[in-house]
Amino acid sequence: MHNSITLENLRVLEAIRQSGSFAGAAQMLHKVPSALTYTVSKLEDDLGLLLFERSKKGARLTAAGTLLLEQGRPILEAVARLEESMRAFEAGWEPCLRIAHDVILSTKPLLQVVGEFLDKELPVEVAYDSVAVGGGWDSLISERCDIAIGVSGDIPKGEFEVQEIGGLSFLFAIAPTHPLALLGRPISAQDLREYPSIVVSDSSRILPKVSTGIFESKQTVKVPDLASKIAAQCMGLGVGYLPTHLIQDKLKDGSLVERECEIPRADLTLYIAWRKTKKGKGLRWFVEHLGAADWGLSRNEG
Amino acid sequence: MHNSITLENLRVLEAIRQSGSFAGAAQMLHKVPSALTYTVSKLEDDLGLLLFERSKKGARLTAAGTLLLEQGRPILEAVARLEESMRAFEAGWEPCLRIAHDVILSTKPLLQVVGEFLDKELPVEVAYDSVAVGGGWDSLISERCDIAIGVSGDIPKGEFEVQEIGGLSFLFAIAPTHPLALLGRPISAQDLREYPSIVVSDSSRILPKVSTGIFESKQTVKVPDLASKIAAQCMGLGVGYLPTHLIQDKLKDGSLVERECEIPRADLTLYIAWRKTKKGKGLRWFVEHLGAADWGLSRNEG
DNA sequence: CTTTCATTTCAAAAAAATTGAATGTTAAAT
DNA sequence: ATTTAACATTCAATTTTTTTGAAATGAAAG
Repeated sequence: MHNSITLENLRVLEAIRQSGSFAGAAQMLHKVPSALTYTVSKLEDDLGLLLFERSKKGARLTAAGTLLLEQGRPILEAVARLEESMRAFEAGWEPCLRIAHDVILSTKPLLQVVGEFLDKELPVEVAYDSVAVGGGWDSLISERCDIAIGVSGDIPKGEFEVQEIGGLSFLFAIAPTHPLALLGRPISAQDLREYPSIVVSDSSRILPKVSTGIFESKQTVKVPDLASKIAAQCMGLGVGYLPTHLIQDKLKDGSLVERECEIPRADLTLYIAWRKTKKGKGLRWFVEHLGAADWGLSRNEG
Repeated sequence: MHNSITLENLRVLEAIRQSGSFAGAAQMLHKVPSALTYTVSKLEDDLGLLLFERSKKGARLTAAGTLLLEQGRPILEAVARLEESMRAFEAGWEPCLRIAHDVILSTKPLLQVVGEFLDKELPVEVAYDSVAVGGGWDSLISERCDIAIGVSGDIPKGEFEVQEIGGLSFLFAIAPTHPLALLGRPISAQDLREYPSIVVSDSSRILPKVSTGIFESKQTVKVPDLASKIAAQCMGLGVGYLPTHLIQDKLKDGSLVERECEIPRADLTLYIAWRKTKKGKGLRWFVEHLGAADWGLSRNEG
């Protein structure tokens, strides 16, 4: 009475329904008709219900059989998916891949690559999350992601591998109405201290705080992300360096102007990073394709 | 390699995970440890994956085992539900019960009864739908429902059973500002023809149209349901008979006033109706409880 | 009336699952 | 250091379940 329903049972029922007869189903399943008679009768006995209306011209599901199969079909499908998952896992495809994306980079290339991956219809779940500037390492170290895109600086001690995706240069760009824009000479450290600067807060929780773009100015305005920083500088709220590739349009339409600044901002090389221990095919695939994507950065051919 | 995953396999995995050891799981399942070794090894061979990390102090799921069980657990649960469905079906509970509810009746008693039924936690899906006045028979005949509440009139030829739930009386009620309200004498057929009347459209598609409340007036306004008709008559848009039990509050607060009318409106006896062929326990239960519910109608004790 | 498909029954055979005893290993307890 | 208790595994024997093939049967079609 208990546990009488098995997957094989459901497959047999489905085959009989599809072919319309025990004989046809037997052929489908490479079995002999009497085997199906046995299987079905046993199940019918166990359930105490007639599952098929047998005639000499075939067999049709009864209401009970329909009920059973209607609910059973999705179960069979789930099992089939599960089997595919296991096969994929066995072949080296991890069940889930989490990508952390630094907001300093555009999401477009990432989405494009993710889209390409989804087209392969693998049973690999892809999750991605944006992290604040510099948050990639943190996300990787605390195992909140498997791949971090757009990390920079020193590689934290531990088992990580990286691949360069390009260089990031900065321009000192400010609103044309800002007093420092009208100075007529290179901006000095002294000048800077006279005005507020805009700082992107770092969400990093494990790594020590990295001060990105702080020049010890009189006041600082903390904003949650780079887009806010750009917006704030366009409004003349403050000044600071901004990534060249993100402000091309602002420079073109005059919302921002470039100025020379005595305090230099070093170019940054950005990487994709992941744990050496992770060897899934999905990770490999993503590293390869994300590395080849056009992130709009300066690249040294090599 | 194919179809290596069975429900029994999943149950074994789950038992081992729960108890933390093959030995414990064997006890849970009333088997001998070597049986589980056999089962698990076979599955591991088939999948080509190690499912458990065996130590001398027990067994822990590997990543592959976790993946398998994580996806397998919901499958086991679905199968358990399916088995319960079949048991309930075998015991006479139909898998789905559709109730048509005539808008002339309040939904409150119905919802109360449905709530009571749901408390029993049976694997019976309950669907209910409101139908226009007189639409119950139609819904029943065309098999869009199993039980119709609030049908009236002749029982259509065919295999139906009914149970009375009470009588419905009508009052000729109109807005106090309506000219007919100021007449000072019983309203005649002639009077009626001078003013628009409000008619609820009948959604019935199979039965011949029953004109409910049409007095051949100059104009008629068709509204989709009784609530609209009451609202329309409160606004003085038209006149007509309304079910006594639905306008008690309107009469009390003066939105409507009762007037005598020469054209009488016969009381209606309302029934619950269902097909004789349907013998499910759910139907029986609902007929019994819906029949005993208080629909706010007049009842002749018997 | 015969042929053709069907399903079922039944006994035999094959396959799969289960058992129990033996083996070996480890961690905790003495 | 030795013993004890828990545990997983292996293997051959056993039991259970599934599958088979042949024969029986019935109904519709030619």
